[in-house]
Amino acid sequence: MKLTNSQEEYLKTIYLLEKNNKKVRVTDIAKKLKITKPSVNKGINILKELGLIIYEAYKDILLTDKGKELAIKIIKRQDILEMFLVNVLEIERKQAVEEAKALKHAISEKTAIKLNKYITEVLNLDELECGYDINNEKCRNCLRVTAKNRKK
Amino acid sequence: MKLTNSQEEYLKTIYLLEKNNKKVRVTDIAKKLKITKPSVNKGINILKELGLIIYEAYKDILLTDKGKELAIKIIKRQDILEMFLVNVLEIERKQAVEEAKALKHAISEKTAIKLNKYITEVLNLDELECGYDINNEKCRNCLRVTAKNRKK
DNA sequence: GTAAAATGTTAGCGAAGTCTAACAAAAGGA
DNA sequence: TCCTTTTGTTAGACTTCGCTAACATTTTAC
Repeated sequence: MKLTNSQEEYLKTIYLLEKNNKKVRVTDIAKKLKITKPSVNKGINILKELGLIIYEAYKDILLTDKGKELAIKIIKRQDILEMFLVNVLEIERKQAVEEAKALKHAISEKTAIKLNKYITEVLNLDELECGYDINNEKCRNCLRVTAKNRKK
Repeated sequence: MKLTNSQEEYLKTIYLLEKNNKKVRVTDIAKKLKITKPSVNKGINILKELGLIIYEAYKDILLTDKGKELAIKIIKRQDILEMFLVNVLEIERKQAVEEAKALKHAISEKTAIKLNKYITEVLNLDELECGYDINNEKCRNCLRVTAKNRKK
């Protein structure tokens, strides 16, 4: 399933909000993505049609299993890119986050996996030898490891 | 000046066609990009408004200096990405070309330069020590250097 | 319990970028 | 030349994704 960049942003945002707040509402997404509520309304209705969320007017937004699975893949792709930009190219974090966000939609799943493998090798990070896993807190912490802290 | 992905594709295509054929026509672009002539017509009229090309109805398409300069930057970004995907991540060329095409619009000029520097170092390519230059045939040839041929 | 505030939806606009159908202009061949 | 083919343009449709304005619903606070 190939989403647009905008749809990926919605899905990603819903997943991340769900992880913190439990309840995800139109306004939460709008604030996070800095767009208007009507735009979000339109966006989530498309996600609903695609079977990625469960949504009834005026109710909370919930990810389906399919939606959650996709959201994780999207976030993973972005995280890998961010890790590469920060720890390999040594780009300032804030800039890296912005670029990773844009790049994530253009990179394929396969390439993201290869990039992850490459980073792990080149940075010699034991913590990532398990294979990056979004649900593994240890792995998520790896993203915060800077180039300076890597094992030599 | 920030172009859309589509506009970048048009500009890139015009530059590459101009380099070979001299005369660039709507049909040439349409064939290259595999889209219809009316779409190209619309697209180039936007480029014209942006001052990137000179175009009179039914006449040939010519890049302005500004257009040429931008086209070179776009192609350079894509080439660097392609080089990285092929020679560092060892992704099959055809796939790499496609992904580089998509990624080029998301990567910043600054990051592309850092990536270029990184590739040069990691692959230990003397040929690129001059700094990548689209107009330098030697540099363009570097793109064809496979990981296997690199100096160790 | 009701009024105000917060939240959500609908309608309609505009830009970009694709398309098809129809028409216009230019180029080439006999 | 003039007729056909190639090339280019115009008009209009559709999609995505933003927006504003207006309206509807829900929640909160008193």
